[in-house]
Formats: sequence, C-alpha cells, structure tokens
Amino acid sequence: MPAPGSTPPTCLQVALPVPVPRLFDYLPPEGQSLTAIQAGQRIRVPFGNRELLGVVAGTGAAEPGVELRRAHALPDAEPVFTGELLESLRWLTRYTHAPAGEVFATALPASLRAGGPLPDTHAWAWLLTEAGITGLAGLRRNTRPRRLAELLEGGPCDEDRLERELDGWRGAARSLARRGFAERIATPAFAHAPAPQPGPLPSAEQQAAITAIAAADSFSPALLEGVTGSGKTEVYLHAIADCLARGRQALVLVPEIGLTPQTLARFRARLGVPVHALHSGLTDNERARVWTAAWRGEARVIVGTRSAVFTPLPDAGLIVVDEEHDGSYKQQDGIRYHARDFALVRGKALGVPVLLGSATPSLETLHNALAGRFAHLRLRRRAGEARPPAVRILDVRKRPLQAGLAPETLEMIGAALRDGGQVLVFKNRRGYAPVLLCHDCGWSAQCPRCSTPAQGTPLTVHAGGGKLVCHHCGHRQTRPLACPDCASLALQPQGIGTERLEELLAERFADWPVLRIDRGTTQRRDGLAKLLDELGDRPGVLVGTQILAKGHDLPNLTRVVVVGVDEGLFSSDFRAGEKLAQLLVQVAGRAGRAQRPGEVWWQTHHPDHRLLHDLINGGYDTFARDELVQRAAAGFPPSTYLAMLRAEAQQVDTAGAFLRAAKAILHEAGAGAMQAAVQLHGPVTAPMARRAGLYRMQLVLSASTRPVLHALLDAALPAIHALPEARRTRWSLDVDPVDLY
DNA sequence: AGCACGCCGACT
DNA sequence: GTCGGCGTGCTC
Repeated sequence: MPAPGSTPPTCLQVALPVPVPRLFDYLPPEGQSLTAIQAGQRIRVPFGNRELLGVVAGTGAAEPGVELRRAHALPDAEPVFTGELLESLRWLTRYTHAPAGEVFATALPASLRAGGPLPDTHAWAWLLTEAGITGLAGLRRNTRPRRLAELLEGGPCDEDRLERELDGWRGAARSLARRGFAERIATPAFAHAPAPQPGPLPSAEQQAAITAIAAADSFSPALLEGVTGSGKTEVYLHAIADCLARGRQALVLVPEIGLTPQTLARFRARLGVPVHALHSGLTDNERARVWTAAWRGEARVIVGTRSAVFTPLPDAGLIVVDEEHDGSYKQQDGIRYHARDFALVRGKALGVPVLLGSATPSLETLHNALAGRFAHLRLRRRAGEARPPAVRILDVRKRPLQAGLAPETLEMIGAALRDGGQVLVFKNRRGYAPVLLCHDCGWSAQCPRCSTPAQGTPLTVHAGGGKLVCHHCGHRQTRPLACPDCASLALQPQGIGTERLEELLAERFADWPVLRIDRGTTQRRDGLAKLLDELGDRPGVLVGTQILAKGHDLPNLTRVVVVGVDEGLFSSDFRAGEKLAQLLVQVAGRAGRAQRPGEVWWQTHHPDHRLLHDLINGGYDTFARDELVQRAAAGFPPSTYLAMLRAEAQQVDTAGAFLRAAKAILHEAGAGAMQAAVQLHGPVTAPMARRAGLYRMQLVLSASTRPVLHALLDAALPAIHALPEARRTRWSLDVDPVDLY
C-alpha cells in the first residue's frame, strides 16, 4: 500500500542469490498483475543470459532510465516466506550486511532453492479393498501377500509401519494391487504416532524450571544451566509437551553431534506426536519435505541442527537451543549467522519462550543472564544418586612420559580396568603425531599449501606413521623415507596424536579392548554408536577427540584422562580459555554417571594456571565470572561488539591492499561521532597466514555498542564493495566472529 | 558468483 | 594466422 503522495508501485523488487547487495527490479510475469504478487514468493527471472530463482522482496517504483525485464514465472501460488520468518530474515539481512537474496537462499532447503516444487507432505498408506476382504481366504498361506492382507485386515496401515513389520512388503503390495485386493491412499503425514510414555517424576529443581517456562506466554529468553546428568532433556520434554498441549509447534536445535538416533527415539517415545528431524544425513528431498510439513503446520515438533533455525513455524509455541555454547551453531562460510542468536530473534518476533540449555553456557549467554535480560534457571544436582566426578590435576613436569602419559596415569588406567570400569583418554589431536622432524638438521614436514616463509604449518603423521596429512586443507602425501634437506634417515614423529596413544595403550593393556574414536574411525553417521554398542559395559579404554565430549551415554565410564590440557592454555585466541573450560567440564561430565563414582585426571605442565584452579575450586561458574571480568578489562566480547573483514588472495599483497583500502573507507565513514566508538585493528596477517594456497589477512572492528558498529558498516560497505581491489580478493564480513583464525 | 568482452602468447 | 590466458565490467 503506497503512502499518500508517493509514486505507485510499478515493478517487483527481487532478491537474487548474487553477491551484489541490492535488489533487482522486474515487471510481473506475462499476464499477471503486480497487486496479486506477495513478498516472500519464489520467482524465476532472467538475469544476464541465464535464469535465476529469487524471492520477491516487495514492490516499488522503477528507477527511471532502466529498461525493466519481465519475470518468467512464480513457481508457487503462495509465498514460501511469510509473516514472522520473512521479517526475521529481513532482520538477518541487515544484521549480517549480506545480500538479501543470499540470506533467502540460505534459509531455503536446497531443493527449493534450486527451484523444485513444494513437495508432497503426505504419507502413503495401504488399505484392503472389498475384493481383498472377500479374496483374503483364497490367498496361499504363509506367503507375503497373504501376511500383508492379514495385516491390512485390521485397517489401513502406513508405509512406515509396513517397513517395520513386514520384510518385502512392497512386492506383496504390488501383487495384491494387481488383483485389485489392495490400494494405496494418501494420509496426513505421520498420522499414526505411538502413545506417549510417561517419564520419571521431575526433581524439585526440574519442576521449578518447568513451572517457570510454563508461566511464560510471550517472548521470554531463559538460560537453563544444568550440570551434566542433571536432566536438562527432561525439562525440554515437559516444556515441549506443554507447548503441544496448547496446540503449538516446538523447534529444538541441537549441535551437529547431538542429534543421535537415541535422542530422537526418546523424544518420539515421550511426546506421542511425530518428531521431525532435520540434519545433514537427510537427502535434499527429505529436508524439503520436513521444511514444507512445518510450513503447512503439519510438523509439530522439529528437531534439527544449525540450519533448522530457518524452519517456518506458523503455530510456534517454543524454541529450545540445546548445548547453546556449541561452536557448530555458528556458520563459518556464506551467510555467517549464529543459529542461537537467530533463534532469539525469531522467538522475540514470534512472542514465544526461547530456552537455552547448557552445562557450560557461552559467556555471551551468561552475560545476558547475569544482567537480568535472560531468566536464569539452574539444575545443580545430578539425577539419581550420581555424584559429581572428583577432578585431580596431575603435575607432569619432569615426569617421564610414554606417548604423553605419566606413569601414575598408566597405573591408574590399569587399576580402573582391573576394577571392571571403562577409561576415556581424551586428546584433541587426530593422527599419529602432529609433526615429523629431522633429528639431524631440524627440518620438519610442512604443508606446501598452508605454509609461508614466516609461518610453517606442520603436516600430521597418520596411518601408523606412513602418511602425512594437513588438517587445515586436506593435503596428503606419503611420508618421505629420508630428510629432503640433509638425506638423513633420522626422521622422527614428534608430539602425540590419538593414533599414537592407541598404539601405546593397546600394547600396554593387551587384555582389554582399546577403541580409538575420532573423525578417522567414525566416518559413517552411525559409526560411533556402533563402536560403543560393541563395547557395551565391558571394561576397556576409549581414546578420542572432541567427538567423545558428549553424546552417547557411557554408564560404566569411571575414569577420564585429559592429555592435551596445556595446548589450550596459552592460545592467542581470546576465546581459547572459554573453549578449553567448556571442553574440560563437558569431558569430565562423562565420568561416573551411574552408581560408580567417577574420577577425572588433567595432565598438565601448568598446575597453577588460573583456569584450572578456577574450575577445580569453583567449577565452571567461577571460571566464567572471572573470565567475564578479564574480557571486559581487555575490551573483548561480550563487553564489546566485533566485526571482522577477512581477505584471501593468491598473492601476499593483494589481500592487504584490499583491507588497507577498506580501512581508509571505514576511517572516512567513521569520521565524527563514530570515530571514538569504533576501533579498527589491523589489517594484520591472520593467525593462520596461509591456507589451501591463499594468503589470509584480517581487519577487526570493535565497538562499544551494536548500533554504532552497524551504522559504520552501513555507511562504508557500498564503497568497499565498489573497490577495484575487492574483485581481486576473496573477502567476507563476519559480524560477531567466533573463531579469529 | 557467472558470463561476456577484450587484448596479448604458443600452437595447428 | 587462431585458441585461450584471465583482467574488467555488468547483471533490473
């Protein structure tokens, strides 16, 4: 509706997935009127000499002097983005300063982004016809068609159930259909869910959290801070059940490794409604089906990873973000959004509660809770009789180490195994050894694509010592037999990786199974669960990386050893301490879940480090409060707000030239009021100076408030886009960067 | 991002 | 004499 006095709309403004931060004007498709077209609709348009799929952003007056082209077609009768989601995506466009078309494209499932039709969300069921009912008796006994007919005698049966109950039902169904005995009918998606099962009685703490969430009937963000094993999932389940009872949809975000078949099974069993999963293991068509089922309001509970935050929720009632501190919520390429933050934006626009759960909240979330912007719900007690694990710092200075393990550690592992328990040895380094070094001349194997004269990136020794692999770009080569510099044969693997730990432990504890769990051994989706199921409750050793920090429940795990504590203590990244503390607490939480008390050992050369002391004496809470004070003093988030311009180029100077030019523009744009409020740091070489053949530099902006940061970016970005240097480098803007690598 | 246009080296 | 290198510019 044009405002009085303004020119009436004459064209469609279309957001296209091209890296040009503006909209493109088009005439409506042949024979269609402008007024019948709504914002949020997909639209096919000619663009140059190709065709693109865009999204209608609105209507407007065409700029004079531009020859408008006519849009080709509107694939859908209705908009794919409406109401709250459309508004929230517009907000995300402004916040990330990205082209609207790329934001819309990111929010659509791949098959819809490619122009595919909105999929059918019906499930299919089979039903016995009149002829089938009379003809059943004539079917030969104990054949598949007969058994299928008997199954269908009890009423229509959906294909999901047939899949579970009768092997080879498809052939049987075809055979019955040929005789006119059975037919296939469309039914509402997943109409037949199991009856809900009651859960355990909530503890007093859980009940208090449940009550607090139930009392919220509008936007109300809450941090649910609960130690491992305190039953956060129970609280989610009650909140979701309550949301369903009010006739609303619930969206649950989980980290990439958190979405296990066990989690889904638990949700399905408890809620008594279909639970729709969205994760990277689905095909494009399956993802589009779930997305569309939510869009139609048919899907009531959606559990998914990062990109599930874009699920349409016409009847939203609740959003849960589990393990809200997890790094996988931040997208690191393309549109660099943070799913937790966008979930909060959506919750606010939808007017629904947003529940952020973690045992180790991010400092951003904790800061908000402490400032009173988020409710702070706490679960301090572990469920049942489980006691928190005892943590012990093992000073390994001057101790003889075997594959990085102290004699006391090895003794302790042996004792735990003889006692019938399981031991987890945690080391955040894959491979055999992180470095291959020449003992005679000091040469070390470095990645040819990630190293510079000033900064070498070592290749990791893999496969029992036979392969060299770069963990940053994937480069692989065979291990040289002799030093390329001095021809010496004294090439030695230096440092410890999980493969080397496995080798030592398997030799030392030959009577027990030793399982290595890392990205190398669990390529397949179900690999981890399978390996752990095989082990069961038997005593044994698990050696692994991050991947073991959470997920699968290990009731017989009594000891945890963390080997690589020191690597995280002195990193240049201001978030390294937070990440290490979260990791240490999460890994420790795996020990002693059932009746057996757990014990956690941290091997370190820095037993007096503040981080370790805070964690031991006051737990994560004390560490986090301490760290918040330090961040504020040093001018880091969450006390300040960052944005980062990154540039990558084939030549060293190209990336720097772009960032220097960008800095000049930012400086100019910030002259005046903003100058004091926004500081520019750099450009500097990125901590990882070269990667996959590209030199990397960065320019950091830090501001005391978000509005000044965004005002500066709004003022400067058009000119930065127009820089001649901009086309010679690969560059990107990251608002609220998480990893400064 | 694609894709075309455009002006300089090694090949049929 | 052409095929093709990637610099520069545009896409409603």
